[in-house]
Amino acid sequence: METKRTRELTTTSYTLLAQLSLRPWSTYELARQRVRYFRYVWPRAESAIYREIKNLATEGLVVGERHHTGRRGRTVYSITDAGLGTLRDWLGQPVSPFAVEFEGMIRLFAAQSGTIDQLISSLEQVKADAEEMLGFASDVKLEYLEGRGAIQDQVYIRTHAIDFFVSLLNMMNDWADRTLSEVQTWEGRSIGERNERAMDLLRNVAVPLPVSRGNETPVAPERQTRRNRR
Amino acid sequence: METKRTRELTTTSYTLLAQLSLRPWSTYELARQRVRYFRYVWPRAESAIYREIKNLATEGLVVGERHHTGRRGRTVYSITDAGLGTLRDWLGQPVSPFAVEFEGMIRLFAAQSGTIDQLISSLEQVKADAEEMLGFASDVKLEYLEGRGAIQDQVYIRTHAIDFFVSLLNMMNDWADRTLSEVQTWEGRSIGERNERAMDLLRNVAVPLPVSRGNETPVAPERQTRRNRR
DNA sequence: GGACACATGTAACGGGTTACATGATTTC
DNA sequence: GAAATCATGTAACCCGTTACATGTGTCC
Repeated sequence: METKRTRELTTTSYTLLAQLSLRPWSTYELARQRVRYFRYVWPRAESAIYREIKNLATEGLVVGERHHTGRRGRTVYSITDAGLGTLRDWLGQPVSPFAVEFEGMIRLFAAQSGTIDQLISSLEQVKADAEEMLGFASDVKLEYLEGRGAIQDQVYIRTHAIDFFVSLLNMMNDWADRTLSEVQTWEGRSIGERNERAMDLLRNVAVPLPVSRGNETPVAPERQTRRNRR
Repeated sequence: METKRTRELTTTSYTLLAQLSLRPWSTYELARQRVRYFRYVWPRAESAIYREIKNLATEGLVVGERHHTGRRGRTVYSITDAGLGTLRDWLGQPVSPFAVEFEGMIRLFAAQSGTIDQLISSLEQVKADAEEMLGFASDVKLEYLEGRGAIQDQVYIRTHAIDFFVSLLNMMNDWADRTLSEVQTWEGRSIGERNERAMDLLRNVAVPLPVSRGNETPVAPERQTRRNRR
């Protein structure tokens, strides 16, 4: 079967193949449920999904079955054998490193150009965001605990996703708390005083196993980093 | 002073203004040092920096002074008053929520289509990435502890950046360890057995203060989410 | 029977990416 | 004095974005 692959698939493509590997979905479901599964590990706009699924169909990795409700169309997609094969191949290839986009940290970096209150407010927003997301995580957790998860037979996998997510949010929250309580001492202290105190804090930042200091330690194994991040 | 602002600035623009608010840099330095400051909280390709700084110059937010070394040009940029004002304004505006891109999690999601060994390998790569980045964090930490940080007078700010970064990496590492040790028990267990065990684990995932369950709790304050994530 | 949310997309712009190119400086 | 590395960019494609458009149930 000559799959005339021309373009490289993106990670976004694979999220779709991954979803379709579980069962067929309509485009709308795909976009909706995507939020639950990937919003926080691979966030993308809905319209990107609508476009990408069409590309996958053109390439024969998925097939769409057309239905109608009155005059409005509706396509239900399933993964093909070729699609499943492509997905399997991908699972054996190098993983691109995780990445974070954290605007709050840029506010902190530029804090000297603004006021302390502005920084405090920024950090409080970070906390608020984390708490909101924790609410979502909590919903998903309950959903599965009560046996009404959208893919309940995958609890053994989803559990680790929820674990990750909750750990991330707790970490964020704790960091923001620590930082906030420091920032609140800034008022009335000179930069010099702040710096002196910071050196103490910095010494206590726990970096485990100083792997890279021994400098005859082997270099990290060479592998493709980051294939495509857009 | 009529700043004829036409386009909206992106967060990437503000990272440049933030850097330039500390002191003038040549384009190359800007791109190089950027790696140290923003690589892990706002990762962008170098060429984006080269282009963006020109845009900022056109808009009068920065000024470039042209130098020469032989026949090769070299531009040193400084922030203007207008630029500083723009940066200040931004510091008072809503922060866009943090976001994560974590391909490893997608491998996990699709694990059923692959082999257990593939999944284990993916998780080990996640750990390797985290450890490599920890090495970097450790370098930066030492740099500041020894007083040779590139912006040593900012320790009181950078300390919290390093704290964040190390916390993130430790969290990643711990999660990958927990998950790995579970995945290693999968072999020889049925999906049903895995699911049963997972329900126990899931129950133990610690979601603090169930804020969103009481459902008469106030809705999170309305504010612009995510202005621009590209 | 009008409003509103749900369902299903398309259009167009631009930021982000990879790939390439060329001049200086250091290394051996 | 050739090779590698540092320094300084440009070109072009394309993914991801925001904005818009239209059909369809359902609430009151």
